[in-house]
Amino acid sequence: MAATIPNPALPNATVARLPRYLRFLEDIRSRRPTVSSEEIGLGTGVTAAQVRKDLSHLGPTGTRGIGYSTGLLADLIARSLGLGEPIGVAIVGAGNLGAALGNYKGFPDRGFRIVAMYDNDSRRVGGEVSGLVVRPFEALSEDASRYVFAIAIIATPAGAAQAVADVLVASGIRSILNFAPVALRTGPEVSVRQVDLATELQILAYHRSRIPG
Amino acid sequence: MAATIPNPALPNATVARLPRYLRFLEDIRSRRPTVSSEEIGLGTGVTAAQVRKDLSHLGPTGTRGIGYSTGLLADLIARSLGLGEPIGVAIVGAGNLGAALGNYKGFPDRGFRIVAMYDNDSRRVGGEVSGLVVRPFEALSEDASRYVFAIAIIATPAGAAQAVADVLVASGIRSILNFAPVALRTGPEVSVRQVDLATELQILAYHRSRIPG
DNA sequence: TAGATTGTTAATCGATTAACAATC
DNA sequence: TAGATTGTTAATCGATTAACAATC
Repeated sequence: MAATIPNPALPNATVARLPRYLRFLEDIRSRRPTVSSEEIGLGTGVTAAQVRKDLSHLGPTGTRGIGYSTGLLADLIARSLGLGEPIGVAIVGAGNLGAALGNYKGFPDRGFRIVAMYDNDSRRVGGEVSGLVVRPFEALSEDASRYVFAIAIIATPAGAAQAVADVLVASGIRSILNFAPVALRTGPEVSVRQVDLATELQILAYHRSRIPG
Repeated sequence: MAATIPNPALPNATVARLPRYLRFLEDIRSRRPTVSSEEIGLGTGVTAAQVRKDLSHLGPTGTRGIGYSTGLLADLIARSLGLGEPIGVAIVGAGNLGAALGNYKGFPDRGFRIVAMYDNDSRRVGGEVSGLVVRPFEALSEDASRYVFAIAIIATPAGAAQAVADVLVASGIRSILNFAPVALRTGPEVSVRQVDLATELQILAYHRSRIPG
């Protein structure tokens, strides 16, 4: 086998947009054999120039005068994002939000499979969410070898999130999606994405407050 | 009354961080009369220089040698974000995600009040979520004057989101938080924030795929 | 005064945009 | 060939960082 040249890192802003392109491409895949950067832009809310610039980081992907092969491009983006076999995900916190995420229809189609749910509240442990029995959080560390999950979602109250993150990292998890509104402290080897729902509304509130009238 | 000078627009990146600072400040407010940019940075995962730069856009807010008054700064940020009276929010889509958002404990504390929920599915209409009766989506336009909501959350399947957005905009809503994984097309007078849960996981997948070993 | 910490400046960095030569 | 559309370049823009004078 030939020596593989490691792909250069993609710009962060590009990485953040590739999933959107991918979703759009999968959506139109069966209807459209090729698609132009302008159409991708229209479908994803990005300028055509931006789309081409982003895709140029993946190598030559289109054909001048024609556009991009929808299927080939979708596959290339999926590969670039590290999506292949479904990736196992554990959810910590089986309250309203955790349960909603466990039932979320958008994950399976897009490369993820919820394989375990955890909670500390004895009223929730043993309950069922989307076909999974909620397990006690203490079991997570040991489970991490049996249930294979590479990503964990924290859907606990803010006060519990850091302790949960510490256990996750100690259990070998290197990717965390955090819904608790606190900054997690983790080492540089851990990727953390933060989604703060109230923050999103507050950003909207700011723009609203600046509208004249 | 003196003529008011309109505040200059804040940089987008600053606006996105102010809610985090605000949350942290409210958290420590009762314990700490003053706080330094370094402590704010530690508590929110931002560098101290970045914190100072962000706060400098709000005017002179601290005292050299001392730091910032926790309470005054929190109040100033809240005001800068346009948070005063609780802001009414309507949720469209009363499925798992919509219901979880309706029950989300993090909204009331941070300036928002869910005032109405809508769905198109007759099995959900009439049901109750967090003390609110789910109303038919057709009623929204007329409701918009009675129930006062300035922000709408779209928690419908992707296929319905654009039509929902169109009705919202026609009803006078200018701020939309969209959980459906599609780019909404709206005029420039409408602020849209997009939260795509599967996208977040895909970004984590990318970083994970680049870790050696 | 000495120590602490802000507010601001200048330098750097990364992202976006616009234009267009290359080429299907 | 003419028209379409990519891939790339250079210019611009906005955000971050580091350093430090101001000042409590």
